[in-house]
Order: sequence, then C-alpha cells, then structure tokens
Amino acid sequence: MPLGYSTPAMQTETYLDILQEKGLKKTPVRKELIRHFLTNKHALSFHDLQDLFGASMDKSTLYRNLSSFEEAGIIHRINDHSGTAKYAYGNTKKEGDHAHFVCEKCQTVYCLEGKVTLDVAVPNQFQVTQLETVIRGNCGRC
Amino acid sequence: MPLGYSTPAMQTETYLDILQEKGLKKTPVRKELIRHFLTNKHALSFHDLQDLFGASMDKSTLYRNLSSFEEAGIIHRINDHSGTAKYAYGNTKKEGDHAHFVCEKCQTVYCLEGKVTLDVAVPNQFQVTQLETVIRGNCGRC
DNA sequence: TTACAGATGCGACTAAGTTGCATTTAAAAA
DNA sequence: TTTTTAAATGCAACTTAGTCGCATCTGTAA
Repeated sequence: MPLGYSTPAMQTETYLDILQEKGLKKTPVRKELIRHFLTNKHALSFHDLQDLFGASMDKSTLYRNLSSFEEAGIIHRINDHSGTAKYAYGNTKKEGDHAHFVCEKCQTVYCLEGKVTLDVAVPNQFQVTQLETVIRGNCGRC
Repeated sequence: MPLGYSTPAMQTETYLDILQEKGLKKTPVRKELIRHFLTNKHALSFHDLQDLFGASMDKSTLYRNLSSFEEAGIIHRINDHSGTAKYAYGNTKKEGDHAHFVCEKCQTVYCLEGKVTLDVAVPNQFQVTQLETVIRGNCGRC
C-alpha cells in the first residue's frame, strides 16, 4: 500500500466512535460526511462533497462541519494551488506533515505517506513550525 | 545575503529592458508595476500592490498585468494558503522551484534561496514535474 | 502621421466562503 | 419518559477574490 489513505486503526474505528471521541454530536450530516471521508481515498473538494451529498445539502452547514472536523483533527485541509480548498481524512497536527500529490491531468489530490524533510537553507532567525508540500505531476492512473 | 530577492544580473537590468525583452508594451502601469517588484524584497499581494499604486488603479488592469507578467516569467505567483495569491519577482520555470517562507505572525512571504529536495516516497507510476513548498513559522523580524 | 493590436478602465458578473438569525434536534438532566 | 438546552441546521444576505465583455485609448511599427 504505497499511499496512506487509511490505517488499520481507522478501519476498525467506526464513524460513530470518531464523533463520540471528539465530543461532536452525531447528526445525520456529520455521519454522512465522515463516511465520505472514510470511503474516499483521495482529497475531496467542497464541490466533490456537494455532489456526494446531493443538491439538498446546505453549503453553510457543510462548510461549518468541515471547519469543526478540521478543528477536531478528523480531517485536514489541503491547499493544492487550485484556488479551492480540498479536505482529506487524517490529523496533520498529531501525525505530522505529509506531502500531497496533485495530478495535473485529473486534478486528483493524494496524501503521500512518509515524512517530508527539506534540505533548503532557512536563515538563522527564521523558526520553522510547519511544512506544506505539494508535488505536481502525473498520477499515471487517469 | 541569505534570501534570493534579486541577483546582480537583475539589478543592472532596468525595468524597461525587461519589458522590451519580453515583448511587452512599455505602458505606465507596467513600468510602475515592475518597479514595485524590483524594489520589494518580499512577495506582494494584490492589496499590497493596490496600496502601492493608490486607489486610482483599476483592479482588472492590475490583475491582467499580473497575469501577463507571470506568463512572461517576470514574476511568479505564490499560494500561501491565506486565501489570496501573492506575487514575487523571478521566474520559477527557468530558475527552478524554490521554497517560500510564510511568517505566521506578520504574514510576510519570503522566497528562499536554494533548491528543494524531498525524501518522501512517491508511488512508482507517479511522475513528478514540480514541487511547491511552503514553510511556515516565525521570521524573527516582526 | 497613421494604423492597429493590444492595453486600459469601467461595470457587471461569478464563485468561494462567511455571517446572522430563526428553527430544529441530539443528548443530558429531571 | 419527558423536559431542557446548547449546539446544529437551513436559509438568505453578505463579503471578497478574481474574471469578462466592451468601449476607449495608446505604444509602436509601418
């Protein structure tokens, strides 16, 4: 399994357990939202999610739940330089930064396994707290 | 000089030379725009530029010139995840990818000198064409 | 000096995301 | 089980970044 979509620990954990654990109310919207993240390997944009939910889904509710999931560390937000945010399962604060691969053909965003280390020189007084790495290329799957 | 704001070659080159060389008309807006990039070390947002130009500057014109400068390789666009793009002098296509440092306190974006090399594993069939790295932290200057 | 491609300026538009508020609901307390 | 309430939802209005169409203007080459 080259890509770190989900670990065995995540698989055995149900979405209800996750909401419980984070102290979030188990609303229908949240159950469905977390299910989409558990069943989708790559990152999802707001519009991907709207499509998955169907037209009836309210955008404020969806945005607000994405924010609370991010805050709770259930998902992380990815900036793929496309102008719109994408979201994927996993807590970067706890698990550390990972790189993201953006396919320039199909625009799919994948989370890459493994830690990122940079060999670029940062001036003395600069203190690094976080790394965001986007790798562009061709995923060879599309 | 830890940061690669400008090389001696850029300094001797006047903004008029640059426009000439790229086949862009030497309009007053472009002269002023290129001057701002030559005299500003860090990345500039659209609003930074609007402030530098003054309220009279038309936003479509500014956006269009930023696009043509980017296309011509005079500047490059930086996505620092702030919601708005930033722009800095230099051609990443010719000079290669460099990393950007975003200060989480003052939000200033710096171009970092030196090439980025990653030690993260990319799956076999994935072909890498470009790296975009944003380093977050404290610049110790603000 | 003229001709014209391309730049400018203006207003209208789109799309992402946010906010305020009235209503509803999950879940804890009684 | 019923009541209570803090939090979630749904809706509309709003904000902000950026784009587009079009009439007018201007830098540059003929």
